[in-house]
Amino acid sequence: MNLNNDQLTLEDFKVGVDNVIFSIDSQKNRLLVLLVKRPEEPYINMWSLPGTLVRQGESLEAAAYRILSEKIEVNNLYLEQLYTFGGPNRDPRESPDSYGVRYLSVSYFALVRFEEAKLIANHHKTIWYMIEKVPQLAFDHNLILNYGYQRLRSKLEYSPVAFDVLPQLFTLNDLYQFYTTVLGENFADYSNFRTRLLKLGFLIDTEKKVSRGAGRPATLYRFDSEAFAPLKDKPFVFI
Amino acid sequence: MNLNNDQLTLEDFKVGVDNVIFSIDSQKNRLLVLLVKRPEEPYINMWSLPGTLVRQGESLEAAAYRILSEKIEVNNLYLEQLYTFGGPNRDPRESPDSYGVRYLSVSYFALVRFEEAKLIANHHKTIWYMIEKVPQLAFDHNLILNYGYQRLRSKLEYSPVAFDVLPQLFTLNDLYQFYTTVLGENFADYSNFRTRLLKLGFLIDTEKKVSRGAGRPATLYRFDSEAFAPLKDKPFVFI
DNA sequence: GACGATTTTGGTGAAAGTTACTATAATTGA
DNA sequence: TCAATTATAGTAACTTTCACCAAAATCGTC
Repeated sequence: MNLNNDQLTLEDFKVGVDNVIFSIDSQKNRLLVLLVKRPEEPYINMWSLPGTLVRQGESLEAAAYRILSEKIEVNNLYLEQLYTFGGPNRDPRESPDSYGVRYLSVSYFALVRFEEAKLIANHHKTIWYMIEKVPQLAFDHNLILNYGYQRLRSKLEYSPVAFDVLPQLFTLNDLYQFYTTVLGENFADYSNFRTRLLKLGFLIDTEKKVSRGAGRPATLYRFDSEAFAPLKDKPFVFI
Repeated sequence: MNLNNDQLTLEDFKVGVDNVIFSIDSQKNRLLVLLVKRPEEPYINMWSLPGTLVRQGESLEAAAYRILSEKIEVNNLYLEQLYTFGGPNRDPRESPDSYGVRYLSVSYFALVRFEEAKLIANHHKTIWYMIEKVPQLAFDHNLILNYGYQRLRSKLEYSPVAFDVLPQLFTLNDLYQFYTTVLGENFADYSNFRTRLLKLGFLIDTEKKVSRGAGRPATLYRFDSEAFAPLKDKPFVFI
């Protein structure tokens, strides 16, 4: 067979999708990431990001949704593409000296509502990990996770992703706690955070009150996406 | 041969890299994008983004640099990954009903210094197109270009990419023109733009003056990346 | 060489926004 | 009923933004 130069040096790829799935446990004020234990070689029994190879006729995003729904049941979530990692030798299944297949990972970033997310039972092979306690992961997944963590923080600062995973009705303190568990304690004064958010005008006072333990009852707000629309794409930050 | 379910439904990919390469002609105040005329089917003779298939052992970024250096000679540039487009049926070379190969495009965004960028001669098959006059492109390249255009504008707002492609020494008016050709005329008052930029502290007065036609001579500034460093990652905008 | 046109540069002040802080309101638990 | 607690409202000093103006330094022309 006579191969031309291109055919000789080209390579075939297997394309995988790996998800960085975050959730905020507002009871314990913890930022969590979903990890799965690898059931097979390579890196058998190591923790990794949930991933899958893309199937015949399947879009990348569809693959991302598929792997997500195989691990957890959830209705309210936000999902977007993160980054594509495609250097050679990032997967040991690539044979070092052949024209063999190469593994490329398109990563997706997701944020899901913790309270309604149900892990699909599989003998503790899928768990929520506290972000500070994530161990060494398979492949280059620590790198991907780190990239996703940065994306999460910047997303929070200039886009209203929080409202995709907060309950329909929430107090201003709920919102504040949400932000502090991701961005750290001292990102803003609570009182000033309140006034800024209310001034932006997309938080609707529902007149309902809720009392949680001691203290004056808090009013419940809801996010008004129409009121937010004019702010879309404008460079504005919450903090 | 006995294929298991995974092998049956998996797919092999060819991975291409497509570049959205921008440049600003500061003489004519024009935002330009580099297009190439396709030499072969599919879409023969249509304009397209410069792209290439990834080679054996080549990283994605290396492929992006390779295609760029095949089209233009340039030293000062900024390059980053843009987005990965991987839906099925985005490339007519995918046979519709086979388990055949699928084409995935990892796109890269680049900004190059116009004054020193030399097109590598190839009978007018590579040209700078004004952004407003881009015709219909091959594949889904109009979509990719649009995505790159948005990235360019947001990059300009919160990161110092401009200084990667401006000359070493530049006047504040050079900088202002650069911004206006990308973001439009009325994004900020010139006088206020000046004071804001100077206050940020990373523009160094070189004491040199330059006179261009009538008017008081302008002082030449240079970008001090060390002085910028503390601002990195902080959410700040120029406009 | 004077003068108007032109461009750079350095302001100004009113309005708006930020920030640290204080006071008041409405609840729970003892 | 009272202390503790949390939510909410407000205040005053300070900074930033924004539209606008005036002086400085050049060019071209008469």
